[in-house]
Amino acid sequence: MFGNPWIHKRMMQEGLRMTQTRMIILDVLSKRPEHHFSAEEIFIIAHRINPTIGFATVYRTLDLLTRLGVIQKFDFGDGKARYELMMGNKISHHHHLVCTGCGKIIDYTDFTDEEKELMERTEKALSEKYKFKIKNHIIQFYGLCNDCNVERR
Amino acid sequence: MFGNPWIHKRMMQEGLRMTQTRMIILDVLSKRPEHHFSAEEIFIIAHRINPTIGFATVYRTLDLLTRLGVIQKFDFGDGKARYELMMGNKISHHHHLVCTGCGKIIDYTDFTDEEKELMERTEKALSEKYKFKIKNHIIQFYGLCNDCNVERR
DNA sequence: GTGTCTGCAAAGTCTTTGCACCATA
DNA sequence: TATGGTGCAAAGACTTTGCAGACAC
Repeated sequence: MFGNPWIHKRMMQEGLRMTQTRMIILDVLSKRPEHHFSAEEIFIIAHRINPTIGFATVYRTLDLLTRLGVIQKFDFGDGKARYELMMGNKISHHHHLVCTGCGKIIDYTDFTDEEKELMERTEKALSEKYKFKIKNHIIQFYGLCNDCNVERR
Repeated sequence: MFGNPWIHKRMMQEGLRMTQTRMIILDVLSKRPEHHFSAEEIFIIAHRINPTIGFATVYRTLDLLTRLGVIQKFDFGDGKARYELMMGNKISHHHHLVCTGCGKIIDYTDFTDEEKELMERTEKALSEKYKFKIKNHIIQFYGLCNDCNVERR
């Protein structure tokens, strides 16, 4: 079971409670930190662990965890949101290649040093110029994977 | 009226037709190239120009133009898609600061030279490494704008 | 003239909300 | 035990689809 003390503490500070359901959902996410879970996938797995868990709670929990910065929400253009744990993840800072043909998503961590340096400078300057408190950023490349590029009509 | 010959030609090549409705929608988008139109906003304006235009056609047209690469579709996390013309736009290559408090979106074009250089190298290397044909990329920063940061509860 | 496009309405998909009951701190 | 959390079902928001008639090439 997922028992990260940092998250628990974080919730207490906010007057929130660490419930069974929330632990199960965190557990599901932490078992495959590299996966891009849809709400439905999380629901299915969590529901297998505890069949009383409902869809609404999954959405409410994902929303809460996103607000707390524990997970990050993504949109890859297929109409449903995706979620990834932000910690306990070996490839924590990474970005995505999204195939617009089949929806395949590839994580990449290449060039993160240069990117990190550029992004830090950019964040700092944008924060000052636009009086904006930046929390995080996403970079996504869209295109066609090898399979879809070959069988292109 | 929007009469870009490049787009017209592009459609002909694909066996598509440049209809009144499509021209009106392109016209709406080209009048405010810096705006992040929702489908509803486009529908309302287009409908004012020609009240026979329906919502379904707006969605179908936006989908078509996105596939052709004439417009780009964005998701800023508020549950509805946004669209921007990719050409005839003075600030064509730009990225977004998204306020997670109020949904405000700021375009920025700063650091595009360094970013462009890094992105080009990254695209090239990723294409080779992952056998991926990259079409475009997005960078989005999420955070709080000045107003939302001040009145933070 | 023929194959594409359109409007309308209906259906589909993902997500949120209301409310009574339950459980954590 | 006081507040926050949960499950269920229903509603809500955005987007897609089927079909008959209309239109561009």
